[in-house]
Amino acid sequence: MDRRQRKTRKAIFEAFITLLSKKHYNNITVEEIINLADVGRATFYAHFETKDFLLKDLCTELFDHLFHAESDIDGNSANLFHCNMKASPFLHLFQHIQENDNNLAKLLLSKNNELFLEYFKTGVKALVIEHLPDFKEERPSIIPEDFWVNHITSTFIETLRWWLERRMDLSPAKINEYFLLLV
Amino acid sequence: MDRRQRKTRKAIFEAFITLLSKKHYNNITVEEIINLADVGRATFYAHFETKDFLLKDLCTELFDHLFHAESDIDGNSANLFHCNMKASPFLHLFQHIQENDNNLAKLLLSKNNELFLEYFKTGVKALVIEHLPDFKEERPSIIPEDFWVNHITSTFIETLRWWLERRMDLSPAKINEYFLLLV
DNA sequence: TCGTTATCGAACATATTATTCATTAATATT
DNA sequence: AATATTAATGAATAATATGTTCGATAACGA
Repeated sequence: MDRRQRKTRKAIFEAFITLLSKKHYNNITVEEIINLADVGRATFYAHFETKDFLLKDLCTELFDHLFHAESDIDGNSANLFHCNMKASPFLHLFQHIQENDNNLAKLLLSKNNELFLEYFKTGVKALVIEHLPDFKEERPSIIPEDFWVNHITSTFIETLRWWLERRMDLSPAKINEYFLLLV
Repeated sequence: MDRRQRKTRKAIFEAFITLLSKKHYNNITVEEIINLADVGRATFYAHFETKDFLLKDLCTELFDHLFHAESDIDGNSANLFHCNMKASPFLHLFQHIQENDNNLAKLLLSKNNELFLEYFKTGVKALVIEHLPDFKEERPSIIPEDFWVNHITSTFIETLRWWLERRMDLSPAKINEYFLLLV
């Protein structure tokens, strides 16, 4: 990809994130975005069909990075699904968000959090399904499996949200403990 | 209130609900609403300042009705907070939604469900706090109280959502049992 | 019946979105 | 370093949506 494209794309994303952390998605105009990003109107529309597509692309970028992040330590293409910490992929998520992902934390805390939690949920759900055997002892036998998956997923999301609202004042280990206690 | 006002207000709400069950809030125009409701543009703005206020008023109407509903049987002003079924206000909610509230079920199932779940959550949370002592045995002692309240509330919401997605094919008693099993 | 009030409808101002195109500048390739 | 390619610019423009105004008309309550 052309460096100019990378630059404008990045500038637009950053402007968009800044605005999203301050005001509601519906009240953000393309005018504001291009002013803050300092790019021409035509340039914006060369990159993104509409504001909705911009949001979609931003989500893809954020969550691809989160769920398919390369390991920082070694060169292995280890992601959250196949990381060393088999037993606690959720702890890994808490840690990652606290340490590396200011943007994600900011957006998940903003007025627009529903927008991102929806996308986020898809990734978490896959993670839950992957690690379902770990929870089999806690699962009451009458409960249908998809209901159970949904419960664990949304309990994780709500735990994360609560943690973020408290400015992450508990350690990732502690909040992960709380989460595991609930399910 | 003037009968004409009641009529247009109702017409607008109904048109709005119909549109909300078909497409996303952001993509609904005032033009569409007034065409479907068959009222003049000026009339719409005489009733609602903006589309956002229309949404807010609709939510108030829906949830006031749900959480402060008069008892159908006798003349007492019993609502969900002070109903006979002290032990199972959540069962009452499941029943009410299945039997009386097609609109609410429709909206909580639509693409716009986040919009309504947010409002809904406020009411459910109050209900949870009211009945917190009922859950005190299940609560792990380390867990902070507000975290616990949030957990029960969102577990209820997610249970309801899952039930609605399954077209409410389980009885209110059964789904209430599932819910109680989770917390 | 009569005074009041809501609705109508069409026009209007404003704001926002999305497109177009000729010009300029940055980039990759050789 | 020269060249062909591609992206960004900015200003103009069409299209769409929002919100307001006002005189005329019809429905309402008392």
